[in-house]
Amino acid sequence: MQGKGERKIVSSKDVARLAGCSQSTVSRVLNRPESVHPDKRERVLQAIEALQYKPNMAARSLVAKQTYTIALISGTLRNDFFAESTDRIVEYARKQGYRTIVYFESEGSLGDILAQVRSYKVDGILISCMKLEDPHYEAFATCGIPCIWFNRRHKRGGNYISMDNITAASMLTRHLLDLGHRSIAYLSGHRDISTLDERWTGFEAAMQDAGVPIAEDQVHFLDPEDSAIQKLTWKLMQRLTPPTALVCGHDELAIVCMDALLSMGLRIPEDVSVAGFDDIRMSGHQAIQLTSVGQHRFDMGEVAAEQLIALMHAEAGKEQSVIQFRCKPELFVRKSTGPVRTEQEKARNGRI
Amino acid sequence: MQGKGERKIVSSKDVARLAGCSQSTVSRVLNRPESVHPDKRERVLQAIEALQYKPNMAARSLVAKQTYTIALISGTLRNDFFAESTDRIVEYARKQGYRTIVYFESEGSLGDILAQVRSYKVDGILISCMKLEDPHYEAFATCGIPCIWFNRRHKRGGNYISMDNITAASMLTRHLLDLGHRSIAYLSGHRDISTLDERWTGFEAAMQDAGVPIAEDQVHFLDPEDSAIQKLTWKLMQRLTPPTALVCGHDELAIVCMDALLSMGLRIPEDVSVAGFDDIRMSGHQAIQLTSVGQHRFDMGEVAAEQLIALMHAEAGKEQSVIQFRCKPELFVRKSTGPVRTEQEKARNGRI
DNA sequence: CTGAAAGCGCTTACAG
DNA sequence: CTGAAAGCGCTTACAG
Repeated sequence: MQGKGERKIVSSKDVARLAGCSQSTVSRVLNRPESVHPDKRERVLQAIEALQYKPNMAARSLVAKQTYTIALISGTLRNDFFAESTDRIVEYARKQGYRTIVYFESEGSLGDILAQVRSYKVDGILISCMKLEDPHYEAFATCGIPCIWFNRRHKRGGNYISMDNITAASMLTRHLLDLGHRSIAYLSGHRDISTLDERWTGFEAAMQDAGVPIAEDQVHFLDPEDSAIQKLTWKLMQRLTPPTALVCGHDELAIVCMDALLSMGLRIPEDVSVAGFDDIRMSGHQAIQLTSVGQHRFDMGEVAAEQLIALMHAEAGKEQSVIQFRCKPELFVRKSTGPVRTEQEKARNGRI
Repeated sequence: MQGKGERKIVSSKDVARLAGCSQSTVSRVLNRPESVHPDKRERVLQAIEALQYKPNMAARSLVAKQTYTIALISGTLRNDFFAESTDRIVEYARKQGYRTIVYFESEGSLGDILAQVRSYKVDGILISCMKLEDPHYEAFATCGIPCIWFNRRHKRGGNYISMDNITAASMLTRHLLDLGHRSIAYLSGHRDISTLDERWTGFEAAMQDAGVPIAEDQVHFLDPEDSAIQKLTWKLMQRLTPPTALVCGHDELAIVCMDALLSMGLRIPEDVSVAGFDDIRMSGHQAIQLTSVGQHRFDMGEVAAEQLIALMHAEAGKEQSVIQFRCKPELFVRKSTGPVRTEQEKARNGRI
């Protein structure tokens, strides 16, 4: 009753029969065509075409060295940074003849993901979402599959590509200090992630360099959920002496924060300046105009994919060199940051 | 020199040896535990734990009926609608014990994707990006794997879940007409996609009902690329009699459009109203406030995943019933749309 | 309830 | 350059 649905899958045996050769030869035509006599090769190719034969990847992975598949383990798509990098990586890999299996960190522990990845025998792994001290680092590093960490580093190092987040944070903080801000609040996800840890470090250093004290109640590391961010923003801005600028650990968070500020009737940057990290696409939108520091025209994801593929090919040959890239950050000054206004200053001074 | 990297993968044979039973029994413990004697089952489970055994999925798919894997073939993540639905689907499927392999339409023709999906033997397929007349429809419909189309339909029907886009477009158009707009431009991606085709149909019908003519030069179906959208927006708004409102085929496009309008120095909605479809997350942002029609609190992707899993289970049993859902659209009126202003009206009337 | 055997579709030494 | 054979790790009738 199922009709065509029941049709048998064409196997390399069928191709061999039609081409009048052995299954081994069909396999060779697919994997090392130059090792097969041209005439025979041609006949096999014709049989493949005639039968619309597609090799069964599951069977192939069971036995082969190469799968032409890379695994991408990505942070949540709710952060546009990951949506953008996933998009770029999949596209880049495809052009190089690789397919990408995307896993999301929400899909379970990295341990489970590694188990899956191993059983499917991918050729390489790209990880954008490992925590600074994740215990699974070792398992990945020694699993025998080339791995590259990008965006977030692990404390053990390994092959990674990330932005120089310390410098990035210093640049951003410097920018706010130059605009006259002295009361700067800091909102971020937790520091168990290298990017956020480094950004905080850079912020702290820049403030210290400038001799500007950081009030403890201006600094918040929180679960990056919309409602928590909004509540915190309200709380901060309703103080008697609200901060004149907000540094957010990443743009996605900054944009939620802006939403909260606008809903309070505050103007950006007249009442408060806002700045973030990553320079996601939306930050450049005319209605958002978020000042941000990121690595423009140097997509980390794509670079990571490029390096991974190089590593996969090198693997065959000589010894490995460790790949460690630090992308230089670039500051994009937009309208969300502006000079401290006289009223703000006056209000503050009046109270001090 | 590779150390642990070279360690042999633990197989079910190893587990069997340790537990003192056959490989078949190990397999049964994994697949139909109730068919194994409790004592023996316990010993196998312990061996699995001790060896940290993880079944090899590639081998399993080669032979098994079930893979606990579903394939999602999604539109580009550059459209936030797809990022949101992918996120939800992966999460929902995971909770139901299924993993999701995500393919993006950019990864090649749907034919190639189907070949891959078939060779990995997924249990079900979710497709959000098929064109109205895509020739691969048949291949999917008859491949023997349960499929559900969501968001976009194929003209042949099949199992689908989509918004009632005709009604959605009528509601949106009605809203603009009620605000007094008579010169409404329509910007959309090409109509080879059911959602866009239906939205246009609904718009046309609502305009006709209201007796408002649609000027041909106000209607544009274009490649939804940022630069093309911007150029078109500029062209439209620089006319002697620019439209007073813009209907965009989807929110992502509308947001790019707003970017262009703002960069021209136009105010929304004072100078021009903008409206879209999908109600993506950003549309609700205070800085965007895009009036949109979508299916709130009724995530299509999640419903599709739910229906697919039900279908996969039903498959085993009796005959199939076709699944066809039309989600009711909801109109979210926000600040991007407002009444035609007197100056606009006057300007237009003066010229007529 | 359990095991031995066959087989899923492929690739890779091993002989020729 | 080519084929027969073994095997990747699993599951599923088939006997017991």
